Amino acid sequence: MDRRQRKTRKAIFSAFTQLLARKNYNEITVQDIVERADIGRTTFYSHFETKEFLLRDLCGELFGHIIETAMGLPKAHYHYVACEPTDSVFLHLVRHLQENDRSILELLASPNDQIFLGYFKDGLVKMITSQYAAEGRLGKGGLPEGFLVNHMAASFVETIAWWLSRGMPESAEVITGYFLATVEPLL
Amino acid sequence: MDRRQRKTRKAIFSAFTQLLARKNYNEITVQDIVERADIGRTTFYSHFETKEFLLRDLCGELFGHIIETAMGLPKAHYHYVACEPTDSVFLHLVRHLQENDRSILELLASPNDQIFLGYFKDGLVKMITSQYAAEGRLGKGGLPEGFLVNHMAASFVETIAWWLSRGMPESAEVITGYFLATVEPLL
DNA sequence: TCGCTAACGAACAAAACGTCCGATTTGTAC
DNA sequence: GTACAAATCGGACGTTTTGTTCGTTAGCGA
Repeated sequence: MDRRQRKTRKAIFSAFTQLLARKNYNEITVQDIVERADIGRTTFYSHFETKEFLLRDLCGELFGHIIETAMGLPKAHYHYVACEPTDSVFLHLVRHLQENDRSILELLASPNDQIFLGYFKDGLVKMITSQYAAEGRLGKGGLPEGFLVNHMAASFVETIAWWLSRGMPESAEVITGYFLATVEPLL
Repeated sequence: MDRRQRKTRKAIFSAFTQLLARKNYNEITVQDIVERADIGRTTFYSHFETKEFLLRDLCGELFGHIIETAMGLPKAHYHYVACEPTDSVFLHLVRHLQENDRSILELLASPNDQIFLGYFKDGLVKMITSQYAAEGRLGKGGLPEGFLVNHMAASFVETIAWWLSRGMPESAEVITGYFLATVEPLL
């Protein structure tokens, strides 16, 4: 990809992220984006068909990265889900958010949190399906596997959202412990 | 309220609901609404300041009704959350959705499901807070009360969403049982 | 019946959309 | 370094939506 394209794309993502952090998605116009990104209107449309495509691509990059990182962890981190949060892949995810991806945290706590929590959950469903379900570790409680996978992903996302909504007073270990406490009895 | 006002308001809600059932909220214009409702453009704006206010009012009526019905149930239905779904207030909610509020189900399974699931969850948080937390029944698992309330509401909403997404193959009793299984160990 | 007011519809300016094109700048390959 | 390719720019465009104004018509309720 051309350096000019990379630069423009980055400027658009940056501007869009800044706007999303404090304004409703619906109220953000292409005008706002190109002004803040300081690019020509035509240029925007040569990169993204619509605002929706921009959102899709942005989320793909943000969550694609974090989920792939998690899925690339050694298998050991996936084994003992429960009891001690230490080394759980979910603790890694929380730490990753806290340390590396502050922009994701901003978005997950923004007026547009629903959108991003949804994307986050979708990524988690993929991760959980491939890492847990494949090992046959689910379904011990008489609940269907699909239900459990969905429940785990949703519960993690909700835990993060609850944590963020109050300003993250708990440590990563504690909040991971809360989450694990909700799913451990089901596995 | 004037009969004319009631009629107009009803027509707007009806048109909006129909549109929401098959089109993204963002893509629905005031133009679409007034055309389908067959009312004058001016009339719409005399009833609702913006599309957002219309959404707020609609959700208030839909979920206000269902939540208030649930909160008006005899206290007995709130006591034994777990084990047998029979007579649980959550089973009542599921049945209510299934039998009386098909339009809510349509919206909860529409392209705009996130919006309505969010409103639904907010209502549930209120209900759970007033009915359970007041009795001091929460927090047995060492988890904070606020966390548990949020988790219960979110888990119920996610269960309903999962159920709807596959066409509601399970009975109301079974799906309520799934939900109760996720929260029972925490109480 | 009569007064009040909701609904109508035409028209309006302002803003955003998405697209065109010609000119200019900037990467990249040679 | 040069030359070609392509990305960006910026102005302009027709269209659509928005939210408002105003005079008229129609219907409700006392």
